[in-house]
Amino acid sequence: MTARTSGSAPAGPGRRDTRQRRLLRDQLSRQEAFVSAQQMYDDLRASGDRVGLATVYRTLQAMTEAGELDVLRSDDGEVLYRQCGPQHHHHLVCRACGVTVEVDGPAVERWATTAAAEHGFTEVTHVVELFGLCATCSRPS
Amino acid sequence: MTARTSGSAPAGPGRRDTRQRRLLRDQLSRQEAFVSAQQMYDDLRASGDRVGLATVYRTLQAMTEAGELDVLRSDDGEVLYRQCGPQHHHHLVCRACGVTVEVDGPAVERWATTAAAEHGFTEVTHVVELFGLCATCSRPS
DNA sequence: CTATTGTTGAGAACGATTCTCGTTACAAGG
DNA sequence: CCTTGTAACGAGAATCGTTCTCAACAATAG
Repeated sequence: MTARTSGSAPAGPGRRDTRQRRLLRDQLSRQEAFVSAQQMYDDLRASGDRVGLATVYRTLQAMTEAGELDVLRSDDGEVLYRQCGPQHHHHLVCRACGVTVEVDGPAVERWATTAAAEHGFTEVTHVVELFGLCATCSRPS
Repeated sequence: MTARTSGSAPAGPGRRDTRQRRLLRDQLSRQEAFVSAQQMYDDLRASGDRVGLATVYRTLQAMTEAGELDVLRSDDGEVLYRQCGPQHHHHLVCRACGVTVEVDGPAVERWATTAAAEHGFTEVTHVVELFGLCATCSRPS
């Protein structure tokens, strides 16, 4: 018998510091917009870094479960990820370039709770996202 | 040459009254909850009605474009449809049984418009959905 | 250094949705 | 009614994003 016997460090899954995870974390912290797993994969390959597609999916998923990323689903079904602040907030996303602004809306939170209660619903969560054209993309030519 | 010559009835695509379309329309009008194309397909087969899967997808899509259905995407990526009122509104959906209540929220609309404007965004649309447990599903045993 | 065990990655498997294309059947005209 | 043009169907193939499998690998404790 070795390790695992002396009950000191939990040492469970998801805590090893690997090259792949570093690459993904770095790239995410440089991103302004929401990006898909496929995009991250392509971008990494483009910059010469070799990471398996499965690893990209796995890592992104793990980070999401760990609360490090926010998730969004694009109209065509792709799952998009983005590194966000820890407090509860919503997103204002540019349809054209993807740039995202975090916005909060106390009014919305209150409305959601009230509306749900009025109909006898409990354990309510809400999805609120805004889409539009950012200042830059709004400008004509 | 026949038809199409005397410019009277537009008679374009999407207006033929077929058995399949009637079946789908009927089933949707009986539904309280959001349902997926696959579910509709299974339910139809279960009741002995034979309709192709592709037709279910096509019809549901067409009805959505015609503004007859509201669309929602489940957590696991399936697209869900539901016959809804024509005015703008949001949904309060039961996570357990799927029952849905239409709710409106003037406060939310205002907030969305304001928040977007503050950041210079234009042509803004929003997605606002509430999920929870309906009164029935909330009850213990 | 060595053993342990979380990680990785290539490719297969999946599941929802879309496409292809020969067949079917509305519905307007004769 | 019957003929026709063509919209609509439907079975199966093709896409596409995502997940699974499993043998090879590598971070890390002792």
